[in-house]
Amino acid sequence: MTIKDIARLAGVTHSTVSRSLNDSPLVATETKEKIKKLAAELGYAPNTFARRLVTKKSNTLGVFFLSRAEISFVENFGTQFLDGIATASSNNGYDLLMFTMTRDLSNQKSYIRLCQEKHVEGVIFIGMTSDDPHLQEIASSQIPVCIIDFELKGENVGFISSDNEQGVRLALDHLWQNGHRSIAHLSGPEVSPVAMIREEAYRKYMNAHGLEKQIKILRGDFTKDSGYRRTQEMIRQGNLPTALLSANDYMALGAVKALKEQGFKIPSDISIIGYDNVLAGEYSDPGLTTIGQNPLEMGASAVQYLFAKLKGGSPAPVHLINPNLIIRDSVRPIPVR
Amino acid sequence: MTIKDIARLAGVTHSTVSRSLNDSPLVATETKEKIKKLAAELGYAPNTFARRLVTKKSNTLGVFFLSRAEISFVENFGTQFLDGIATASSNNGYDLLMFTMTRDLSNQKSYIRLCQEKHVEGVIFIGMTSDDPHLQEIASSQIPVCIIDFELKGENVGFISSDNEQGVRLALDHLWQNGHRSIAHLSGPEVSPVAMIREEAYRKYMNAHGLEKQIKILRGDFTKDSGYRRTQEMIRQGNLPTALLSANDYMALGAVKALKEQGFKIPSDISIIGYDNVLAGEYSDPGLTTIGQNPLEMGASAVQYLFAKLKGGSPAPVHLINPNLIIRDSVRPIPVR
DNA sequence: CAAAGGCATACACACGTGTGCAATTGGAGT
DNA sequence: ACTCCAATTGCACACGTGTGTATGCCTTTG
Repeated sequence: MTIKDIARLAGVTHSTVSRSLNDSPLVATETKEKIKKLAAELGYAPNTFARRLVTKKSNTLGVFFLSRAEISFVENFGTQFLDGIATASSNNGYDLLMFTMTRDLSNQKSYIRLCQEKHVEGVIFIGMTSDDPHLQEIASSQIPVCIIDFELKGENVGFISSDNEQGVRLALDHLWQNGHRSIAHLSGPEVSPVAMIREEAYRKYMNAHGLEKQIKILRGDFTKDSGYRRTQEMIRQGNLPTALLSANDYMALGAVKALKEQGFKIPSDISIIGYDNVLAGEYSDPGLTTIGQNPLEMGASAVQYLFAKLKGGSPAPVHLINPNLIIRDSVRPIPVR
Repeated sequence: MTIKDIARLAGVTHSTVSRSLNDSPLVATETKEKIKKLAAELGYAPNTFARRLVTKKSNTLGVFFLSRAEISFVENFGTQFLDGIATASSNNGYDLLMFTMTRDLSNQKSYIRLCQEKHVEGVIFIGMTSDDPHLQEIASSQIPVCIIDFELKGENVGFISSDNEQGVRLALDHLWQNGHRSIAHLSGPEVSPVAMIREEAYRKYMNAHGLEKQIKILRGDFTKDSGYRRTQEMIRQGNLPTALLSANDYMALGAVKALKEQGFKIPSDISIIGYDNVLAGEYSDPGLTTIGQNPLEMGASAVQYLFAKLKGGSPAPVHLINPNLIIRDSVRPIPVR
């Protein structure tokens, strides 16, 4: 079923059919209607390959993603993020091509090359690591790129992230409103940009609320085990805070374990807030109050950025998505002195 | 950069170039070599659209997946599964097109229609629900289909699943070898095929080992809460088993909670094994011993099935993937009486 | 030495769609 | 009635690749 078949049945040439289906003003309204109706009846669908060959437009986006990374974002929200991307692009009539990256990055094909071969108009990266040799190359190319939670410079690259400063503010507001004034922060490693942003936001908030002297940083590395140990050390030193804000959920779960082992009850003895809204926090005991990122929305935003670029616009190079507070059972109100 | 450009530079026609690059025996070995070398130097890559237009072969697979389903498989292993699919298809030179399904299934486009329009040669479904009106239609079509963890009949449909019977056997062997004889089973809802397979495997194993009288089924519904309640009831009734095999990790975590609340220690008082190897089990306390499915391998198998079909073969319609036992800290050896 | 046969390459068309330009038609204006 | 213009449709070519068939050349053989 091609436009030529339709042309024959309608008694016109294929050019007229082509123009009709593309709503060209060059064809009479009545014949246009007739042909459209006929095409619909016949269940005609254009051959995308032929069309793309001549128009030189692929209407396709690409996603590179590395699932085997030890990156909590991909591990936990990968599917939701992909869902956000896929629905957004399909809503705009774009196809979505999926690529995976091999763990050993050196001998893999250049991204640019792959994009050119597959005729991808724009591309999204999830789960990138900084040791990737091909990343900078595509970042400085003409191809619009959107990257998630990973800083990358370039004329045509967009950066999507959760608004970490706001997330920390949400968490601390929640603690503040529940009467907490003595709040420690279980932070991530200094090499992690995300950890530093969250830590800085914590400092800022504490200063702004006259709690400079309460500032206390425990330096973890995002693993459950590091949360466990830093908390043990804090307990040993005595003078516990009334609340603990962790830079991610896994460290928070480690802290919970350490505290429970020493006979502390949560949240009656100490309140805890995590970050990320990982599934493990939902199923832990007590249910972990936490900050949720919105992976679906992040995915959709990434696609929006690319479309804006493709249309020749100049979208903001960084786009922060609002996180939200998820209240479970690990925070309890205390009377303000 | 097209074959015509290469042809001009090599002083031949584009036909010769085309045949050379496709290793046709019709062209002399030396000119073939010359042209291949030239193409490599120029960084030539064929235009896939032109090629597909004429060959009528798309070299593309499709994945439909529903991430917003309350299906633990997708939620937990979606990215790994997709990774398995994507790498397997890219290794075979196939592109992978991703589609998402909307939550409201009625007014969405028919799958067949979509496959035809996008020229997909074969398609994989993840996270299907039985109320999907378009599913049976594509199952009885000519398009090769592979579906995961969801029974579907059809001439051209393959079914990939973890080998649940073997998984249960692995778990029970582990308990048996650790001296456990009194083992209860926290099962899933009767409407779930997977739950019934696991329950049947449990019964079979117990009978085979002369433990008919120890058989005890707690009927849950795969939620943490149901595991919690059934376990509470069991505790109230007295005579606890020495071990509990849960049909999934979430119910196991519920059981852990109920037992801890009543002062039981795990694993010293009672051993617990979960199923699925969900992240929450890794981060729970104690770490949950469980049965892991192998999503990467499952994804690869799905692709293998489709390729076999596309080559005209008759691959087995059901393919069971070996699970594996993941030992953590929720099982403890007891002396055999 | 000439004819036959095989091998290597060129020629030409096809795939389905889009589009610039020519051709045709009809109507309006003088 | 003739001209001119606008509206509509047809013609022809292009996109890049693959392939059946014709052509030309060289080798072999009687």
